[in-house]
Amino acid sequence: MSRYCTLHLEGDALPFDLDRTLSCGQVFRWEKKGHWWCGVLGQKPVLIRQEGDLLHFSGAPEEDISRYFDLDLDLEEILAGFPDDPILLQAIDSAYGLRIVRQPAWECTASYIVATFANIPGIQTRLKLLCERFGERIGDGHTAFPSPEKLAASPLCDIRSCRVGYRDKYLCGTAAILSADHGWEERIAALPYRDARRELLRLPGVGKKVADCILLFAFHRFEAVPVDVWIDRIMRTHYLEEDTRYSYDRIADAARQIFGPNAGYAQEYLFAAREMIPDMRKK
DNA sequence: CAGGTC
DNA sequence: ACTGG
Repeated sequence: MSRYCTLHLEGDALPFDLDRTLSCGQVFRWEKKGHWWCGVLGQKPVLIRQEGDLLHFSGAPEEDISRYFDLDLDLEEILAGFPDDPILLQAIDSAYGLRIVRQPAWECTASYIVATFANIPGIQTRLKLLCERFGERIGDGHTAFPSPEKLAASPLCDIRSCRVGYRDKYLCGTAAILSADHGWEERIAALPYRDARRELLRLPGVGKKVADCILLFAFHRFEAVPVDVWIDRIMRTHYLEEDTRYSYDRIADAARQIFGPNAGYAQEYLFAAREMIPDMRKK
């Protein structure tokens, strides 16, 4: 491991909370060992820890760290731009400093395909198995995320052996399409939100929720609002009508209407605080 | 029962 | 439908 560097957090880089950012369930491959978070950035193992407004790290240049954690984003302004409602304010307070990281697009896509209808520990196990089975060794016992080419060329039974169940064919199918489609990231990035989502929806295993996760977490389209069971419940309980069923887009549109153009960020804070937000059953 | 999709 | 915390 290379030498350690320290980044002094100031200006737009504040607020920033590394623990909340890496443990909120947006990324699945970081592991905390003692004070240090261990993960992979690009193709390199990285160690990182926060001490107040100091960010200590090794294994990657400062520019990569700053870009990954989106430290040039004026998060304070985004949070200040949200409406003044008690539920969201409580969520912001409890997860203050959480930043949406810039996930590599393929890793994000593959992760959320295998994440459907599963819980977070299960997702972590699956991704670890996939990385060990198909990822390139990059030293220190770390592996890079498996390339789409590698997964596209692997038998379904090998993929399924990583406990992904029926999602094996989605993962393999999407890997095949994307590995043959050089430039897909640039194309998605250049499209307006609706068109970008329509494009992603053509991938097997990618529905509206997964597509919105990809757009929010990899492409930083903050108008993308992934609506999972938790967000559905929170929106119906506190912002819509509890006993009514709403379509996916109806809830996402309501979120954009209520929270504005950065509704995706509001979604992430509500998700992070999901356990603390009152459930309708408890009322 | 868990951050849905076909 | 898989799968396991």
